[in-house]
Amino acid sequence: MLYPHSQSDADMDSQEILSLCKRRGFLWPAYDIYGGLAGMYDYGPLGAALKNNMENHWRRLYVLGEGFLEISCPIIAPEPVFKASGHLDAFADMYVECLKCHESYRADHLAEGLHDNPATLKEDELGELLNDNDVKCPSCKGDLTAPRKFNLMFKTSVGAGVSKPGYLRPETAQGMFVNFSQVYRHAREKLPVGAVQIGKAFRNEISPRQGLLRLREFHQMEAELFVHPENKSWPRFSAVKDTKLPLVPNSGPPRVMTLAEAVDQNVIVNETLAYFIYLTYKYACDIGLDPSRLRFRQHEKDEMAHYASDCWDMEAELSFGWIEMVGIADRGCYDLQAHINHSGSELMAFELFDEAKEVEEEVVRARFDVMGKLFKGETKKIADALSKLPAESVKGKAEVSLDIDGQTYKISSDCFEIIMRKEKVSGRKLVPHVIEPSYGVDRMLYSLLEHSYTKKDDYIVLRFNGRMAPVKAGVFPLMARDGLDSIAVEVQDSITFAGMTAYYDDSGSIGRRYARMDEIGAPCCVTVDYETKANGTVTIRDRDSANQVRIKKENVAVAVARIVSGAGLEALEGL
RNA sequence: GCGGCUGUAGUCUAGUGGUUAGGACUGAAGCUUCCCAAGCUUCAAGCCCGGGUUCGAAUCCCGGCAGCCGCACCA
Repeated sequence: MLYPHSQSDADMDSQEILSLCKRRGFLWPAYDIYGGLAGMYDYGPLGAALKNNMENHWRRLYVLGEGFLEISCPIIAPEPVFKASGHLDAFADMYVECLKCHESYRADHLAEGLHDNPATLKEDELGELLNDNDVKCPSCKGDLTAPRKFNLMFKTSVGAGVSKPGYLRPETAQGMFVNFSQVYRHAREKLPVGAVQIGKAFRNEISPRQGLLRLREFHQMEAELFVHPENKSWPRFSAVKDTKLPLVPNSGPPRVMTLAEAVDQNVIVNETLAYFIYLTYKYACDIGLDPSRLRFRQHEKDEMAHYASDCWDMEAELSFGWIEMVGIADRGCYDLQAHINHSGSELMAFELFDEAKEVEEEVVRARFDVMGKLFKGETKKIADALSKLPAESVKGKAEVSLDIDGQTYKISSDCFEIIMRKEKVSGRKLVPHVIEPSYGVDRMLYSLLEHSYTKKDDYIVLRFNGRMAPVKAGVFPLMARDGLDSIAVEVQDSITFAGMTAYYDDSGSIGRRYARMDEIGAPCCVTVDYETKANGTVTIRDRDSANQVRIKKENVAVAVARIVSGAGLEALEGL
């Protein structure tokens, strides 16, 4: 057990957590004074700090640990990007709804057989088509609404006057795909190379629900690992291969198995994917999610995008059920190839062969000296076309005819020759495959709140681990007088100067102050009392046990640092 | 987007047409040498928004917004 948690109360209510979040400054409904806006939340001071801690730990694993390159791309992208990625078409589905039974249908599906390609029609054309053919609700024969377009991307326009259509990105991934060549070059042209991006993404959800679980504006941490298509091994895999994970494969029963078994038995398609499933599990445990409430579920065959060869979701068990936190997919070459096709840029890696190969090839070579006189200004274009012909197709012919731009040219054999060309081929270009771990920050943050939430007799404690806790220590003078307060301020400074957040509180009773810190998950509290004046020691209290030990006030920052890194009070002995 | 339920201080809640919307917790100031939401005093803070009905609306009606649940959607 990496991080033991007390089991959540059966009656735990997500409402209660959201209420705590609002009270204590983790989350606020956005634009509340104007009536709010569905699918949007503000992070308050503690929520923002918690989110930073989560993101920074992710950086630690991906950027420091695995050497991924962090980049930061614009949120707005021009239309061609999403034309290429497929989002524009995938998001432009049209729906009709039955006025009687309220069932809704893809309008183009209902129009199948009535038109060659209904997906290409506009709303009104499709509406007319359905109307003219008297199409009714397939389940109850009721009348249908006019087709509606559901575009889950937020559209905007870039520039004044003749503006270009732009969209708010529905994922951070595209920025990394379109920058493949820069990233690859930065990594000095070696595979594998990974890019990461942490930032906002936007989806105009039809009906956002369940607090942070379906937002219209949300945060992602995405990694795109570009790998050799034929080599999806991962050097560090051997170090983690015996890790056991709870897997729910798309065939066969759910089971706990080691990564090595999963790869050997082809449950997980390759080592690299398996490694990032491991890394995701490690991340989740590190930040303090309850391992007994995590699982990896493989996408069903029909759930997976057609180009993906394997895809696993990490799901966390919440009061809402099992909810997707992270998707880890082998996306093949789909994304890069799509951008190659649409942009014309070669988003490719170059693989150097072990030995350069000599390739001999018969090619057609134009004789400019002869052709120039005959074709004058058109020589270049005819010669280009000629040299593209396979040598076999012109061999032994007295005359070749070429169609260029709708014009036919007769070219006699003295205009060209067939030569043997020797070429040294030192490698080949290839389109890398992409392994994509994609994390939903807001969802994980909410899960962390639920998994950290404990309540006993209406006393709430958020059991954040030290690394995630937005406030690391409370600092209290037992009484706000007799000089205890100024000593406490010094103690607070010693903690904050060491780079950790400390919250000073001298109001009300000491118990209330402990309770306040427990409720925001501060791992420890330091109290300055009358004994401090006598012998220079303070008490330090552990949140989860409420036990305390005395340490010298000079050692408080060291003690807090140890507790933040996961140590218990026993580790403070001698301080 | 559809249907059902709901909306009173930061939180939880009382208030079914009639004085100044009541309470608890939280919060702030203070008292009490006070180590686990103790006690006491004082203070601050609210009817989601708009329209209608009515002499009078937190309360009834309509619309919007927001939340919950179900359906649909979630590349």
